[in-house]
Amino acid sequence: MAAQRGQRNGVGGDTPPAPTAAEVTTPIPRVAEVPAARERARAIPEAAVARLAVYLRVLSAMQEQGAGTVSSEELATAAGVNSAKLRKDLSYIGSYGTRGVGYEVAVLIEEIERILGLTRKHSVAVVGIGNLGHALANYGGFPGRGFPVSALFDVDPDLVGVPVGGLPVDHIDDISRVCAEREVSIGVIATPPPAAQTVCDRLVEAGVQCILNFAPVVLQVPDHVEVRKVDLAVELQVLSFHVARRADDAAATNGQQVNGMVVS
Amino acid sequence: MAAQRGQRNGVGGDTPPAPTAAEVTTPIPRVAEVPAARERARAIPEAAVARLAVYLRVLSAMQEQGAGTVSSEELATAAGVNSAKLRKDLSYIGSYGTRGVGYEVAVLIEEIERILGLTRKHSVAVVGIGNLGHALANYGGFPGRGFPVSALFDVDPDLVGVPVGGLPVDHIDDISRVCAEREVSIGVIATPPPAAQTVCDRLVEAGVQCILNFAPVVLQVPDHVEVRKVDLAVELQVLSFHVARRADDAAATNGQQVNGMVVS
DNA sequence: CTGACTTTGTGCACGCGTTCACAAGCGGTA
DNA sequence: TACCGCTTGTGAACGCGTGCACAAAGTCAG
Ligand SMILES: NC(=O)c1ccc[n+]([C@@H]2O[C@H](COP(=O)([O-])OP(=O)(O)OC[C@H]3O[C@@H](n4cnc5c(N)ncnc54)[C@H](O)[C@@H]3O)[C@@H](O)[C@H]2O)c1
Ligand SMILES: NC(=O)c1ccc[n+]([C@@H]2O[C@H](COP(=O)([O-])OP(=O)(O)OC[C@H]3O[C@@H](n4cnc5c(N)ncnc54)[C@H](O)[C@@H]3O)[C@@H](O)[C@H]2O)c1
Repeated sequence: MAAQRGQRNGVGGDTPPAPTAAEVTTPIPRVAEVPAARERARAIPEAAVARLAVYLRVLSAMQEQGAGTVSSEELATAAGVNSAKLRKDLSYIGSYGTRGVGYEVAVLIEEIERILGLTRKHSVAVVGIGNLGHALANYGGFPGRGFPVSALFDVDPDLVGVPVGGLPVDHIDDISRVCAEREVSIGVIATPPPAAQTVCDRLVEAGVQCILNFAPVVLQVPDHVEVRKVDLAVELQVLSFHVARRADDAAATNGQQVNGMVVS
Repeated sequence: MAAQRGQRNGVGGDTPPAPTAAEVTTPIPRVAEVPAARERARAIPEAAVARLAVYLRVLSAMQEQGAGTVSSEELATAAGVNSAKLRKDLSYIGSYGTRGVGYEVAVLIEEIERILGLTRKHSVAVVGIGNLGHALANYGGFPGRGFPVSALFDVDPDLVGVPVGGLPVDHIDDISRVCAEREVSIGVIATPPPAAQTVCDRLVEAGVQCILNFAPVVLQVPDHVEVRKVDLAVELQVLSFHVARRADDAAATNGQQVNGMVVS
């Protein structure tokens, strides 16, 4: 169990569980370890980064509608957050607003794109061209946003060579070569759960440092690889929890319950 | 703009931004408003709920492999969290472990399922049977986990009546009737962005109280409706941010940078 | 029955993220 | 130029979630 770590995704923060190896160097309470250099704007909370992406989308929509400036209040409402949080989020990337006026839409778009690293294109590889893989490959929303899908992989010989969304499927065994050739920086795993870890290892071996995982599996990756997961079953179960909570609440306020079980 | 609220999803907590109407009742600092009754086990953090769903999946896998008991350490490792967090999470739902031994897998599964409301089936309706809708409808993982997909809707007349994943597509105009008949409790939105809000409103009108949204749009819903969103573009952009951060770090430690721009 | 060992459950402290509240700053107006 | 109103940017407080560390509680060997 050399390098194992929880995925960064989902709700709530996920601070590094502990030093991966060399448990405790000295029993001194950890002070500021970073040498204060290279400490730039690195302190953006992950939650804020995710919201910046949302702001960016809203701003793009506003720009298409011809808006020149926005106030934090407007933008916040459109993005579904309160204005204080929005301003704090924007303050992480700098001061690009004009007091008494608001923000220039174009400027804000540019700065957020810069922070998110969207000035560079990020080639995406999809592994596992089944139900979900097909949907992803056919989806037009990624290339348009700077994430061209430039490689597809599957193990099924019937699929290899077949074009999906205009791009022919490569065999999984060629993953290293193809990823290198096409400078893939993000790998998307859409294989069945049992294959996910193997595919992940291959992606890492191929030099891919960012992975988006759709398989309901906890992936083990080295520290330098970033994993985010999308787990639809978890999403549904969280919703289910809220249904149950609601039902309980209703029962409790009506006094209609026996030993914790709702009586209909 | 009567009832508008941010989506509950993604990273970080999202406490109710403010009383929806009737801004301040009294200028007294809010004390414990809940009458202390119906205060049961309601205090489970959303982040913990999401993790419970993960534990449940891991436990199911363990049970299939014939495991009878697990320690918090084992389960935590398998789920990608540290054991303290896991025990804390489990403590929210009660004390079902045996000190010195661990947890009975079967008991834990049962209790988590009870808390998540999985003892009841939750019928799911998918709206928008395009690329993504097809994948969702064909996916076998939901029915097996207590989430039968029991209704499909689209506006395209060519699709209506066509069976997808063994279930014929209904017209969106029949949504209220069909949802009522089949007791749909969760709606999944997989339409193009412009249609999402309308579809959402129709789902709410049809009595659906939980919505999973794939369209990159901030939905406006009444307070009693729970929305979670899955935004793949945001996921990719967060990954992109980490790529950029990494590149910056590398450049900074090498001293290879000019005015904030990396020189290759 | 006793004692040693194992693992749970949790009180507490810390840190991060959210929210509040207001000074600072800018444009418009007289 | 001086004033006024509006909006940004942020210091500080608050609250929540995480992680630590240990007492409580159980098992098992002898
Ligand atoms: N389809 C959905 O809507 C949906 C929803 C939630 C989660 N998921 C998850 O997404 C993943 C994919 O789902 P799906 O419905 O597309 O499954 P699928 O069975 O339709 O497709 C899986 C594809 O992966 C390929 N594959 C298998 N092993 C491989 C390997 N080692 N290397 C490369 N390719 C390999 C298969 O040939 C197949 O084409 C699963 O883990 C599933 O649990 C899917
Ligand atoms: N396909 C993907 O991989 C992917 C990835 C990320 C996000 N998304 C998002 O998911 C959504 C669906 O994507 P897609 O690729 O499946 O799109 P799609 O165009 O393939 O399918 C959309 C479907 O919705 C139907 N529709 C349109 N208006 C409707 C209405 N008012 N009521 C009911 N149905 C209606 C259309 O007839 C079509 O069948 C989009 O919002 C997209 O941004 C998709």
